[in-house]
Amino acid sequence: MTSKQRAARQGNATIFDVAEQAGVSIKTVSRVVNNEPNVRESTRDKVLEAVERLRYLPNVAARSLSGRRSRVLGLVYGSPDEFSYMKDVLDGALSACEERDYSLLLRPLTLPNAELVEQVERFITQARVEGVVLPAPMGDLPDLQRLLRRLETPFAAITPKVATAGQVTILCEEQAASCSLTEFLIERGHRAIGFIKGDPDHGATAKRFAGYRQALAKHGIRYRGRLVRQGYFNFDSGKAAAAELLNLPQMPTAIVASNDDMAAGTLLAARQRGLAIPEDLSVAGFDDAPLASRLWPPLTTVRQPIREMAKTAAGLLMDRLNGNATEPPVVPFACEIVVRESTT
Amino acid sequence: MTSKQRAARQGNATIFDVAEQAGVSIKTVSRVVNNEPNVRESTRDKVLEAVERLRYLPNVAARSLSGRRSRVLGLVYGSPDEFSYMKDVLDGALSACEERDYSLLLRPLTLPNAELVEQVERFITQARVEGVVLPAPMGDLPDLQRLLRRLETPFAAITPKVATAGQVTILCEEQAASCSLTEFLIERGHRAIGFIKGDPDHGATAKRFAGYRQALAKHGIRYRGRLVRQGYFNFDSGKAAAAELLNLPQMPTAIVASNDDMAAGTLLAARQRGLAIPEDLSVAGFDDAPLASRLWPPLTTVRQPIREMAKTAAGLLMDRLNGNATEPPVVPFACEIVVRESTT
DNA sequence: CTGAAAGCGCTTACAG
DNA sequence: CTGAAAGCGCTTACAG
Repeated sequence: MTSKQRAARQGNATIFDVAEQAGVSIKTVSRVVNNEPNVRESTRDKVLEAVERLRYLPNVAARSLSGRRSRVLGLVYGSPDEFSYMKDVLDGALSACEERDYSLLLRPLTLPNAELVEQVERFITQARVEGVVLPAPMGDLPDLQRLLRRLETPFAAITPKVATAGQVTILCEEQAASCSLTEFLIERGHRAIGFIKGDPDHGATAKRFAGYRQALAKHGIRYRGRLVRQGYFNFDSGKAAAAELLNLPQMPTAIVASNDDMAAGTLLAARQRGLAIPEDLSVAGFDDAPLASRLWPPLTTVRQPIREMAKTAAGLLMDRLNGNATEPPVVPFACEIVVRESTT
Repeated sequence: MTSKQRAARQGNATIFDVAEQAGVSIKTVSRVVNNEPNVRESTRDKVLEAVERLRYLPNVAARSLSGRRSRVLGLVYGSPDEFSYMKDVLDGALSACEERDYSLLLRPLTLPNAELVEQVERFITQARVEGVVLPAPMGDLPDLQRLLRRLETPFAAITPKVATAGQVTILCEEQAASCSLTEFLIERGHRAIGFIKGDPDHGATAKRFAGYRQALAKHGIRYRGRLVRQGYFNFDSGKAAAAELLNLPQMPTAIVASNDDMAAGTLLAARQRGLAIPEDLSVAGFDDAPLASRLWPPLTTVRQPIREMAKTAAGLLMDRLNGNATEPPVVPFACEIVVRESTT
């Protein structure tokens, strides 16, 4: 049986089959397949042709075993009900991995979690995960940081509170966007603007809040702590926080929620008090989740390029793993305000 | 250097280290680790103890290469904006894989897709995916079916139109649930009940529609085709279909949408015509997505145990791959009606 | 109930 | 620019 027949029958040719077809050694095939230098052009062509003909795909297990590296990235995340943020992270990370022939393995976690370290260690060790992508707030958990350092596993943190030296950090201009959003409301005449903060564990929380204060200061509006409430990036916390703001003797005329899910909660709280949106109250969110355009009225919000951020995070992480990058520059991504009907 | 020191330093002991510690051969260690029979109890204990002490975790690459099987399952899915259904599928599949030490690899696809076969073939071949989980409508694509048959890759289809002999099929009682939901409206006095169908490629579509008709028939209400519109399981299609229904000379007093995202579109269309929900129009959906409880008014809908269905799908698939199951029984999962404020 | 040998399909380290 | 040899860490197939 020829190698071609064998390949056709089994559905997978090996490096030996390709080498035989091309009349070279397996080492040369390996060089070509891995884009290594020092192969004569004509040799490369012969190999490529054989690869094509036999529909050769390197066996990832063999590669992983012999190369002592898995070409596997991990994505460690909390798993919120409103999953749209994570969906974008997932899409972006997957897309980057596909481009570089890496696999992406997922490790959802419930937080807080006493067994976090144990679970992640098992995850990383068993699959020989080379590096992990950490969407917020994973990039800021001290236990996790310590574990990754111990396992010598590089990571890419998406919008962490603080950048870790030597690790990939992806940021976006959240403070500027939050400032612009608040200013947008100020320019429309709002003076009493409520603000619902996000989960204190997330890096975004402080930045979005800082943008709010910055806008107030810029326009000479006195900051009032009672217009600010703590939320946790989920619907119920937004609803509860909004209810408090709407019970204030001097109700705000606008509320900025630190994400869309909390803005949805704000809409519901307003509704339960019989308020018309935006006539009685303007509401704005953050994220531009699908939810934002499905609510009534559709939400004014801030669009972050989450998918691109995640793709870049995973891409830079793989670059680093392959020695193609030193300390990568931390270029913050730009955000964009999306004006819809929930504000006036 | 002892094996223990080596393991401590590298962070991964091998089967040789465990064998040495336990004073047995690597084959015996392999037997214990894989829960194979024919190991003396005392021997098993010795091995287990060594495994524990060295924190031994089998190298998945070596296992995969030598065993000619990857312990990898694939999840092939379309990637809708409103991702909550897929989130539950993902959670369920991941959970099943974790229990059995399988990895789950994702392959999102945009549909329709001319390169579908090529992309999935590459996906399956390269990672040596043993079996794939196919959420609707993936289980019904003829090209995909043919490919999987050619690659001899078993699959588990979640709510396909038709069950494929020899493959895992997971169903839920959609027709019954749709019938109950429609009856619920009829019992409240509704007679002109609109219906928005889902994507014709999904198995759920015909069943949910059949349940609607069944309820009408049961209560002696004449079926009127003009009260039925085609949708595609997304917001915009639901909005457009609802707008048509609301433009009818004889507007329906209730609309059942075949999923929550289309019900959200229905709410928006109603709003744009100044209709009060549920006073002027009752609206119901399907899925009980997070969206359903974030809308105003919160949606009456049908909850499917999607996570459990996906977990069962992946579990039965792995059983089959490991020869632990012949033709598994097709037990349809039960659905549950969730009554909220969008209906009266 | 247990083990010695071969081999899975690659990459690494080395030689020329 | 190219290749022969060894080895990654397991499982398979076989023997006892």
